[in-house]
Amino acid sequence: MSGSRSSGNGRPTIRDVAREAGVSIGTVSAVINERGQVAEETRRHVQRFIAELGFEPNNTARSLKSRRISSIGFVVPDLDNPFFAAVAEGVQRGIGDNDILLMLCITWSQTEREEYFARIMRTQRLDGVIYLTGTGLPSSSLLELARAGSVVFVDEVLPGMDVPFVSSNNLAGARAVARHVIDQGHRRIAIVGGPPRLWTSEQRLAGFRESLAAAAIDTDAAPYVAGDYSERSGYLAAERFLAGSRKHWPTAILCANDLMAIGVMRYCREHDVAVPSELSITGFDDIAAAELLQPALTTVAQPGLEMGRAAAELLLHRTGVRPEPPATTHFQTSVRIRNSVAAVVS
Amino acid sequence: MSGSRSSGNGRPTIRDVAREAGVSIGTVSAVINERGQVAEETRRHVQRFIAELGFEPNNTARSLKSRRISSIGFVVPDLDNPFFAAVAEGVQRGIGDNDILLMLCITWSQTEREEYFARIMRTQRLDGVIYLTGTGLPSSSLLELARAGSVVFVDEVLPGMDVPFVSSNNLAGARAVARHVIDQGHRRIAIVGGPPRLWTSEQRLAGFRESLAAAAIDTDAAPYVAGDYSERSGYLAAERFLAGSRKHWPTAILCANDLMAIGVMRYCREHDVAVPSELSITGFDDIAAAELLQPALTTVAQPGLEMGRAAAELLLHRTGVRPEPPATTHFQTSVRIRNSVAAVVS
DNA sequence: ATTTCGATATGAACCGGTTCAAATTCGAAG
DNA sequence: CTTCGAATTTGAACCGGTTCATATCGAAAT
Repeated sequence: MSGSRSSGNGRPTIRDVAREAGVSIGTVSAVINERGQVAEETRRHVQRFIAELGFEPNNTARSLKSRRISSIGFVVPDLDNPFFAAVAEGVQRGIGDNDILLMLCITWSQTEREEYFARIMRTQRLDGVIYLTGTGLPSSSLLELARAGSVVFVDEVLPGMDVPFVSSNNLAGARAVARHVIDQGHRRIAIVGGPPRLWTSEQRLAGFRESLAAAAIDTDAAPYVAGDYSERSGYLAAERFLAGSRKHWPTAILCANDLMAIGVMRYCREHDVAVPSELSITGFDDIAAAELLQPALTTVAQPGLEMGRAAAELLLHRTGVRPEPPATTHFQTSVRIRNSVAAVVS
Repeated sequence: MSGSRSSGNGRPTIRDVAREAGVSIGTVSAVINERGQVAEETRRHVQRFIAELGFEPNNTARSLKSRRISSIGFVVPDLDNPFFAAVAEGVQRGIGDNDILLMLCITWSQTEREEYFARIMRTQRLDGVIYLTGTGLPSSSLLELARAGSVVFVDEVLPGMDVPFVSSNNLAGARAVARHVIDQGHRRIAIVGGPPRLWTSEQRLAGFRESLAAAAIDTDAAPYVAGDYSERSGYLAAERFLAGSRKHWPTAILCANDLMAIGVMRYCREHDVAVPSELSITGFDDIAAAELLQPALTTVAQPGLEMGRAAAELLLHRTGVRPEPPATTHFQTSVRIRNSVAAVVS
């Protein structure tokens, strides 16, 4: 019928529409972008042919000339950690319906994968990146990207670098949960920290120690092991703390995240250490499983979904897509008191 | 110095490299693609200038002309469900280092979001899609996409459509876990199914009922509620089953996934129903939390990571990137017997 | 009747690669 | 000293949009 297009093979192009409608390609372009001065009558006429031919603009061609924002990368260590998954969902929410693609980059905390993605992002001309700290510091390529353009960090602030970031109050949260444990009468308190040199690790560790110091507990004497935020590293830490004579054991272990706390609990279950009567445990993140555990884990909640959303909004703001910056980029944390901490009977 | 490029603004293009190196753009193109006949000496010469200028090909321009595969979509209801997160990780693994970006499409089980992504995928000319069944059937736009090209379904087979898919043996798994419950002496068994009309829901339900029928239990009399795979819907189902006189309660509830089983367990905890002594519960998926629960959840394991990987490999095979198809696309399930099912004392 | 001007419409040039027919180079054979 | 063919190299055309300087047109103003 009338809909026969010249290029017999592919989908119709803007030129096909122009020819069929008897107008110029410039006019068609103006119509599909709702820009420029197009007479109402012409617009309708062109739109009819767009619909008739089933024309849909090719975004690849489109973004070649006009560097409009169209996709952003989301770099994350893994999705097993429910907190990370929550941030991912938040980012997707924050993007909203801005026609922006979210590229998932799982690094498994390997530097070479981070470098790999950094390269891809450069060649694919992604318009921005949201970076979620893993167990190591961002790779040099990524930092270079950050310096050059639009990278928003979640839960990581780089010293001396003016890079936008979203975070929660790790320090206050850690301080509060440690105080809660101390208030229950604990004095021999061990700490399972996150990977060294990470901002979150340091903040949480500092928070724990501040409260310990405030209670006149010798922080240097407090047993400390650095984990890597994995369940397994929590298990290993427990193995270290709960060796030797029972009377020297800590009565409480503060963990820098929930996964490690779960690892500690698993060790206790396997070795008949009663939680919380013999050993109190706390976590950080408040993942869904924390509430499900027996005993339910006392932990610090941080709003992963909101943080992800804020990160996306911040990035969109900085790339000019969004007029206003997000209302908040620094979120409060709150202690969730459950049953994994018991009072010390002395 | 020698590295001054004409276009003062952006990054160097293939033409800049050609000019600086004193060769034609065709030669540069051949060098960066390691294709065609290029003399070894020329290659090295050009490569030196590529490095010197810091040239990196623009993939947008590249994919405009040569429709090479460069990104695939991953459509998933959400990432809160750890099974979905595992599949996502598997997909990323399966892609390997093929320079393919994974575009994340979280639909929150909303049809309009699925339609939205289908449109984006068409305009972005994605090279393929991996579709993870949510709580509803795939939208018409997506089916259209599937018919047209490269969509691989995970855990969903469409009746009458020749669409590639990856799945696990839901039927056998459901049958086996139901048999286990029956073997423990249960006769009054309730079922919390998944969303109706979904392949996984139907398979699991069929498996449960087959075992019930084999034990001469009237399947029609067995209480049944259709959930939507969410924790909340499990809770609601429990509310239904555990109303009325205690003596008519079921002694076991088979759930079509772990999240719903967790919902049932939460109801029990809140209403002082002892699990498993008063009520036995089973799930499906074997998410990490299943093992952590108290009592640990008896469930059916399916290899999410492997399934995701196979889906990616299947897609890559079908789009010609990968010479061989994956070894397996139909995975075995296995029952994980833990503590949430007790023997009936009669 | 001529000029002026805002509203529209036009289409060549460009974005940065890939392709491939045609030109060039070079060594061996005649 | 040609001739011939394989190996290289070249560069115009193209992919499908966006841009914007320029052309067109009708009505109002002079």
